[in-house]
Amino acid sequence: MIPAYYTNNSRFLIAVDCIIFGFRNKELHLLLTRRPVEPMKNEWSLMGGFMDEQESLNEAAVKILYRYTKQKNIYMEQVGAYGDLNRDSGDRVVSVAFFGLVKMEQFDTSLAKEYDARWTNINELPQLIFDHNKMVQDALTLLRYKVSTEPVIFNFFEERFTLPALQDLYEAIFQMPLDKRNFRKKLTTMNLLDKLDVKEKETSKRGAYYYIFNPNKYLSFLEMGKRFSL
Amino acid sequence: MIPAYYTNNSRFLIAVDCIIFGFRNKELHLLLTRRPVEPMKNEWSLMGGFMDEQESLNEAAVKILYRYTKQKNIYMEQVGAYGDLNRDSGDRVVSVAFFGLVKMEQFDTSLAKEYDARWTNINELPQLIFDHNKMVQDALTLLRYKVSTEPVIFNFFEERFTLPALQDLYEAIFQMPLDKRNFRKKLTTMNLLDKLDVKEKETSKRGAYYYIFNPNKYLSFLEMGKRFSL
DNA sequence: GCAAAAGTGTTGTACTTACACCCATGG
DNA sequence: CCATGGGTGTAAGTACAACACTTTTGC
Repeated sequence: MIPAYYTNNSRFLIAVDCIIFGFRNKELHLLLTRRPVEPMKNEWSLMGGFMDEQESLNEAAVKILYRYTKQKNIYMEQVGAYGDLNRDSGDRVVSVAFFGLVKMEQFDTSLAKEYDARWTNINELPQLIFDHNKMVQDALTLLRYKVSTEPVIFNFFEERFTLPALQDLYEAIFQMPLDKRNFRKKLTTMNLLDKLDVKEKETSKRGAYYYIFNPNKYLSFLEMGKRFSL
Repeated sequence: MIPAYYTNNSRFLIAVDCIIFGFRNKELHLLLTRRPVEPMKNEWSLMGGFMDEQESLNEAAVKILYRYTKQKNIYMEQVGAYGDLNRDSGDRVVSVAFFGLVKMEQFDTSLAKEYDARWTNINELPQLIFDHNKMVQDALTLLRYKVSTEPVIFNFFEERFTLPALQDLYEAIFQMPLDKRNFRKKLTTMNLLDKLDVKEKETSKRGAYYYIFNPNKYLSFLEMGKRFSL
């Protein structure tokens, strides 16, 4: 029995659109698709879908992320709600954007065919449908804030990573070169990583040591009243 | 003619809830009301309302802000969308929270009666309905970020303000004491304010000079590649 | 042996923090 | 004349930015 207060009001379609970031080949990438339906059929679009009655907003985002990446436990953040009147030319739809950071190394390429999903270099973004370019811009702004204040960058990697790769990733996110020694100094000063005695040997002859993020070190780091900063 | 793609999906009530900040008497305040309807009737609540079909999300927020403050051109920012399944015990409602900064000096007290609206000291917040306390927390986090990176703090004042009042406001927002000389040094270094030769004489015998924010100075400040920081 | 990427410290500069006294005025 | 809040500068410490050479190894 729903109170009358509620029943007199309009109801809306709610969509979730996901800005799916991945890192490969020293470049930041975005998972895009060709829109399968009218209007704007075959135009470039973010990965999205409608929210269902029996799921929360976050669950809807998890659903979309899983559908198009087949990855679970994807790190995600809400970017915001987009509610202009004619933002979707098909019908009135309010969309909530989320970004997700996926491990591109383990990306299932069969998805590319099933959903026409393609990784696009962030520097070569095409025009997207509706207000999706704005969503990407806002997501990027939020991502920059997040990776510089919290240790979320490591979600781009399956488990281990090299310092040159990490620096390349920061440079790709901020679109600016960083000083190698200063970058490494910050990392070693915070003391959040464990160095493995294994090297990655694909990208260089000498090879770069692998590191992993140590959550316990981060906890004691926080308990000392410090805060992450890169 | 709406494509079938859209018509097969669920539709939802969308609410807008506003965290309305004001500053008075060296303390940050929030405009709250007693909920006029069931469920949770008479419990403390943010100012909110439903979005209508013919308005955008932002327009709905402007509407709510105007309804409860009778102020136009209120500075506002979207805090985020809240979509847990049972967040509203009356019906499934997705709510989008906005914060607004209002000029408490010119607040129309007749509104207090019409809507049972009351200013509450942020340090004496009662328990609010649903997830409104979480919204307030998120709004405060965003407000702190905004006032330290953009010159939005001035929206708390009608036009002019004194430096002691500005410092009190920062201290209220961040809940920490600031050094007077360092605070003023930062402000004078950025050179964004014009000093009036009028003093505010209510709070002290000597009186404190009024200042106003100069948008033109801010523009050239930005053009020099600098960015606001407090 | 050489090209290509990995790894490593120091120094100057700019920013941040800490701190104490005089001033103006209303009562 | 005194209590109250307004206004001002300097010095030490810390964080940030700039910078160049050696190491490893596959080819």
